Amino acid sequence: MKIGELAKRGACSVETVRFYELEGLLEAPMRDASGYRRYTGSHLVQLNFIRHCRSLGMGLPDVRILRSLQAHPELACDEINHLIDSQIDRVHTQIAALRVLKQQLHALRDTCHANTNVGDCAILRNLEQAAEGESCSCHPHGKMH
Amino acid sequence: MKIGELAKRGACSVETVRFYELEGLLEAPMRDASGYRRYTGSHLVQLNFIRHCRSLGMGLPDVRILRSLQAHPELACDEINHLIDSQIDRVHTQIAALRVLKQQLHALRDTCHANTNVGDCAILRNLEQAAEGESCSCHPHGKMH
DNA sequence: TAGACAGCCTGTACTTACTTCAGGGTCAAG
DNA sequence: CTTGACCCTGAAGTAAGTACAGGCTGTCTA
Repeated sequence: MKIGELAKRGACSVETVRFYELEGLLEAPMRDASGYRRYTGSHLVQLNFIRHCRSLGMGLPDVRILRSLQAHPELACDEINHLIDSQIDRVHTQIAALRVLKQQLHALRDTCHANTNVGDCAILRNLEQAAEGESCSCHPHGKMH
Repeated sequence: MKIGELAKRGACSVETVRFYELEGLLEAPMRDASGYRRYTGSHLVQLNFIRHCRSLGMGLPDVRILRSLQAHPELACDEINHLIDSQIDRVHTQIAALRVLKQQLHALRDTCHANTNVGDCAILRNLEQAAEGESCSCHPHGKMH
């Protein structure tokens, strides 16, 4: 198949496929007489593997590691477990940070309901107050992170 | 004050301060005889405002908008409310996506507890199966996003 | 007075994971 | 024979900074 079909079947863009090839993540395919890339089923499996890992939030370096581990089935799988564990950690941390952020935004939003003008907007005043070192409703205990 | 002190008081790096100036977010300060930037209290307030908005997850374009609204207190504050609302929406969506992701990672992680070798690792087998179009424990209903 | 070291300057390149663009070739249908 | 869809390469852009490289300036100590 040509690159357009592979991309469609792998649910990504043509450019992404070429990018993975450039990065050495996807095996470079044969070319036909006019220089077009010609892919096989194996390439689709490789692409799906990459996209699946990406859909789990892994970065390309991690995908690269997994791909190279695939080639060495005799090694211990500690590294795989560790990789997934640290991915879980990252996601966990991100969720916690975003929850705090959401709370802060709500506190800020709740200061202004009426449609007045910018000069009276409590949101903007809040942000300005914080900038001058006073307290704000979004970071009530003075901690910004 | 010089850039080092401003950066410390604004809790960011010297490079970040110069970057904000380059981006037109922070007013360019006077220079002393040797070309060093000399900041005033007003610059610190500006920097704090930017950092505060950033700590609420806003992007620099949004900060730019708020900064320009500050200069026009007679305008309606609809735009400010809308800006905060869409920020809340973004955060909400991100949290939801990360929660799903975490679930998927746990499901995947739970398939392998023993320290065997890569060839037997259920995690890797799961990822490979998914790549071949079969079902996997992380995306049990066939939907990847 | 000389040297060391912290701090400042500009300008450029690097980061992630792609996306977009410019400029051009190939192929099938009408 | 031309139109349109698809393909090619290579370069540049994205967000929000970070990290040099190479060189000045200011102050402290010996």
